Amino acid sequence: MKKHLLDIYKRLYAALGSQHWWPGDTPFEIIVGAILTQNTAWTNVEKAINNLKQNRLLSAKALSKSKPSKIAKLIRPSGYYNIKTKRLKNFLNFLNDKFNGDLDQLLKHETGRLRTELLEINGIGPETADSILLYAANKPVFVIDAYTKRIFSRHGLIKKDAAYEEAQYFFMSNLPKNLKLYNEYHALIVKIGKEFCKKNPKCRICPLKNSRGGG
DNA sequence: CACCAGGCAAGTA
DNA sequence: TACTTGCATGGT
Repeated sequence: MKKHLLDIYKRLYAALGSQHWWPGDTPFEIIVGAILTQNTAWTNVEKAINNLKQNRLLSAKALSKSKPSKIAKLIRPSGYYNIKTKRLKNFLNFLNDKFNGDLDQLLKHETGRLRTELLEINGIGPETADSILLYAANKPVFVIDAYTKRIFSRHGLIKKDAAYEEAQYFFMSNLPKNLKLYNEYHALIVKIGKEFCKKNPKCRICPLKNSRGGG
C-alpha cells in the first residue's frame, strides 16, 4: 500500500505539476482563508480576501481592531459571513489573549500541541486546523477534505464513512512524513476533484457529495 | 430552477 | 454516541 499511495501521488504530480499551495502571501492570510473556505467555493473566498486586503485588514492587529459588523460586510461574498466573522474573532481573541498577538510564536509550537490549541477554538475543526498546521505553520500533517474522502473511498482505499483521524492515519502511516509531499498531495486531490466535476457534470463521485441527501 | 462549494457546531434523541 | 439542521453567497 505504501508504494501504491506514493504512485498515485507521482502520477498526479507528473500530470498536473506543482499547485503552489496555499494561495496566500502570509501565514495570517492563510489562516483567514482556511476559515473562510469552510464549505465554500474558493472563488468566493478570494473576493472576501481581496475586500479585506483593500481595506488593509489582512493582519492580526488590524483585524483585531475591526468591528464585527465591518468584517461581516467585507467577507460577505464568502458566505456564512456572520458565523465566519465570529470564527475569525475567536481565533484573534485566542491569539491576543494567550500570545499577545504574536502569530509567529504560536506557529512555532510543537505540532501536536498546536493542533490541540487550534481545535479548542470554536469554529476551527480538524480540517481547518490541519490546513493551518500544514500551510501556515509548515508542519507535515496530511489534510483530509471532502474530495479526499469521496475519491479514495470510491476507490475502496478508505471507508466512505471513515472518521477524520482515521482517514488521516491511513495517509500518514502509508506515506513518508514529508512537508512538500503533503502540501502537494492534498492540493492535487482538490485539483482533480474540481477538474473531474467540470468535465463530468454527472460524474458518479461529486453528486454523491456528503451524507446529506446521499445517493 | 436545483444543486453545490477546499466545514463546523449546536441541537435532538 | 449518532443523526439532523443552520449557516449564505455565487457559480453552473
